[in-house]
Amino acid sequence: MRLTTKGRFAVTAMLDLALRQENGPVTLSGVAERQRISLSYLEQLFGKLRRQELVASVRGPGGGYCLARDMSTISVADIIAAVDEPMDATQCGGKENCHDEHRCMTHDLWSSLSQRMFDYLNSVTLHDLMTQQRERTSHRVVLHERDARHAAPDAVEVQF
Amino acid sequence: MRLTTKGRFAVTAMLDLALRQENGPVTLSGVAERQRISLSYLEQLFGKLRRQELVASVRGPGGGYCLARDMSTISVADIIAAVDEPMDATQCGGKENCHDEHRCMTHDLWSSLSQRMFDYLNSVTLHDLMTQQRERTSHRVVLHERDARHAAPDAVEVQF
DNA sequence: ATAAAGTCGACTGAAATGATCGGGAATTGC
DNA sequence: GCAATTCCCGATCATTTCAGTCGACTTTAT
Repeated sequence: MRLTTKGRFAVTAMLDLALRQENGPVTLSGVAERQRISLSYLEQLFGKLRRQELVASVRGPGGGYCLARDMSTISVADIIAAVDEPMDATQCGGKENCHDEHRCMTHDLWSSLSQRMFDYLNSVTLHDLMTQQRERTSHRVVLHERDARHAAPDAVEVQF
Repeated sequence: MRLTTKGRFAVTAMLDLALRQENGPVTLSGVAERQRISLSYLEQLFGKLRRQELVASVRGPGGGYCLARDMSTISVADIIAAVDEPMDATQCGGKENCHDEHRCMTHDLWSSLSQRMFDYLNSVTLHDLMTQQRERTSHRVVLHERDARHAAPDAVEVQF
C-alpha cells in the first residue's frame, strides 16, 4: 500500500465532498478551487473513484459528485486503493527478486507489515476524519449537526 | 511517510545484516547476492543508513557493515526515514496548496494520519522482525539462541 | 604491493506523478 | 431546440523519483 500525495489528494477531495454533499452534488471545480487541486487532475482521480463506486456522478447543470455510500462505510484505505491501483505490496509474485528460502522471508515480512498498515487505514473512515477534524478545531462551525441531512436550505458556509 | 520498494530494500538488507552480524562485519556484496539487490544501489542506501548512524562501516578486507545500535532499538520507521529522506507528509509547510482555514484542515488531517502510521512502524524493531520471522518459519534454524553473541566460531549457515 | 572492501559523485533509463488540453456526452433551464 | 453546465475520456507532457550503473577514490588487512 503506497502512501503518496496522489492518495492524499483523493482523501482530501473526498473529505471536501463529505462536508458539502448535504447541499446536493458537489462540483469538481468547487473542490479544485477550495483545495487548490488542478481540476483535470481531480477528474482523473474521480474517474477512478467512480469506477470503484465510492462516488456517484450527476451530469448537467447543478450536477457534480456525491458519495456513493454512507461516509462511515468509506475508509481511507478504500480511497487510496481506488486511486493508487495496484497496491502490490509484496512486489514479488513468486518470481524474481526472491530465491530459495529467502523468498519466503521477504515475502512474509512485507505482506504482514503492509497488512497491518492496511488494517489501520481501513479502520479510519471518512466519518471519523470529519468528526476528528471538527473536534480539533476551535473555529466557528456553522454546520454542526451530525445527522441533519436536509437541514440546510441555502448555501451554507462551512468553516473548518 | 512513504512506503516504497526503496524502503523495503533497506529493511530487507538491514534484516539480512541483523541475522549475520554475529560473524563480524557483513559485506554489501554478500547482502546483494543473498537478497538479489544491486550492489551499487545498496551502496547508496547504506550511505544514507550510515549517515543516520543506523549502521557502522569497517573498511578494508574483512570489513563490511554492522548495526550501529542494538537491533531492538532500530525500528522500521528509522530505516525507512533514513532512506526515504524527506518524510514530509504534510507537503505544505504553510505555503501554497493551503489557504485560509482550509490549510489547517488538510494539514492537521495528514499530520495526524501519518503520525499514526509512523507510530506503528516505529513500534516494530529489527529484533521483532527477526523473532517474528523465525517463529513463522518451520525451516531449520541453525543459529537459534537469542542472546548468544559470540556463540558462532565459524561461518554458520543461517536458514530462514 | 595488492586486493578487498567501503565512499562518493555523476549519470541514465524507465516509470510514476501531477498537470494540461481538446473534444466529447449528458442534462438542465430557457 | 439551444446554450450553458457539468461530467467523461483520451492524448500528451514536464518533472520527479526509482532503481541501477559506472568510474574514480580511500582505507586497511595480508
